[in-house]
Amino acid sequence: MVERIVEAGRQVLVEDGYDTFSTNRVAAAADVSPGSLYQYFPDKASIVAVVVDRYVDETSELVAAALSDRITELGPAMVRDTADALLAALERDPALLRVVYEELPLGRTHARLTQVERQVRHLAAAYLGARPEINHRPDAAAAAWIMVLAIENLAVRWVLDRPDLTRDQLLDEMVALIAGYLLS
Amino acid sequence: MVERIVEAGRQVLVEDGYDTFSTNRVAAAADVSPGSLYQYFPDKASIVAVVVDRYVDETSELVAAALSDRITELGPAMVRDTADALLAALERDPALLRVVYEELPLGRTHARLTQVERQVRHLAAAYLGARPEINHRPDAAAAAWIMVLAIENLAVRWVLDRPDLTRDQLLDEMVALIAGYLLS
DNA sequence: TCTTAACGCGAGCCAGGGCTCGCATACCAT
DNA sequence: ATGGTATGCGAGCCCTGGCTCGCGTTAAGA
Repeated sequence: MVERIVEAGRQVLVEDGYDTFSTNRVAAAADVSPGSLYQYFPDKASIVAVVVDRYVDETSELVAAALSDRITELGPAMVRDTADALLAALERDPALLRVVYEELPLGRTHARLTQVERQVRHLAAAYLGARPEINHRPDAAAAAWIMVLAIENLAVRWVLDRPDLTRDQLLDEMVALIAGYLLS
Repeated sequence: MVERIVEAGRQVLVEDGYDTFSTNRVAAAADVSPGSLYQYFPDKASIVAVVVDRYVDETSELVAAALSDRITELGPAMVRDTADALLAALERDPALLRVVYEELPLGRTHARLTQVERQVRHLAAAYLGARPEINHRPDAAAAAWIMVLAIENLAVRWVLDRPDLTRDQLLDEMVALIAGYLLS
């Protein structure tokens, strides 16, 4: 039941955006009565929260898995593989990505995203700090901040805006960006 | 009168965010009756639109002015000065920046931003195309896309998230990022 | 001073939508 | 079979908020 509601929530979000996301619509999409929603969720916001949390968890787990597989690789290969995994994770559901990234009211959502970003940043900083041969930047924490933010944003924008760039081209540019930066 | 309403709109947006932005609140803040709003604006959305358009225009004009002053400079100095101008423009009103960037419903707003971004990208592509000595990337359009998006996002995130980085450090990192990228 | 029209006012209309509450139904234990 | 409980239902309550409409007021022109 919870399952049906969450899935319906995701569907309404994806198909019509957040501005038309109403409890009645979710109930209808789940083929459930409005009253039943409130047996499992305290309010509308918490339905959205569960949808978003699931999405963020799935996505970050995919990337984390790829990253821990490639953690021994060096520099360019590692950047490329990680970026590739990130792109793949984002490409799973571009419509939901758009809603999460561009339409949702902040509050919990933003906090959740920020938290994931911080974890990734710490990982990256540790990685950079341990490998002076590929990282010539003086401040590993700062470099990690720059790197993670740049890659994340480029990946998201590429998926959402579909600019005139092939996937491989994008990965090449990302690798060049990071490699050039770390060595300068 | 229009002036008072727009200013009140900006104020409500900045002080309480978009979720509590109601026509009644705007009217109260402008010390004006709700009815009077509709003598000058067709609906609520158009009030927001004017506030946003003004902000985007002001900001992009500041950056454009700085850019046209420095257009003869090469590589690092140019990146640094432009990024500096962008930061200064964004720092004028961080609260409004947050609302525009994170809370507003899409539609017109996003279209307006995308349009400005495209212009900047074309400028940057022309600049890069004309200067092969500082740009070793094969595809100038792609390089411009990467560059503009990365710098813009880093600047916005720095202003909004106030990470543990001084302003000068940020500028140094940005210059290193772009210079390293273009030469690799 | 008188007329007129634009300007502004604000109580209130009305639609939309979050949420509730009393009832029905299905399932289980006795 | 029968009583009891948990699960789901859905009409509708009610509040919020965008927007309107008819009235007062003010100021310009005759």
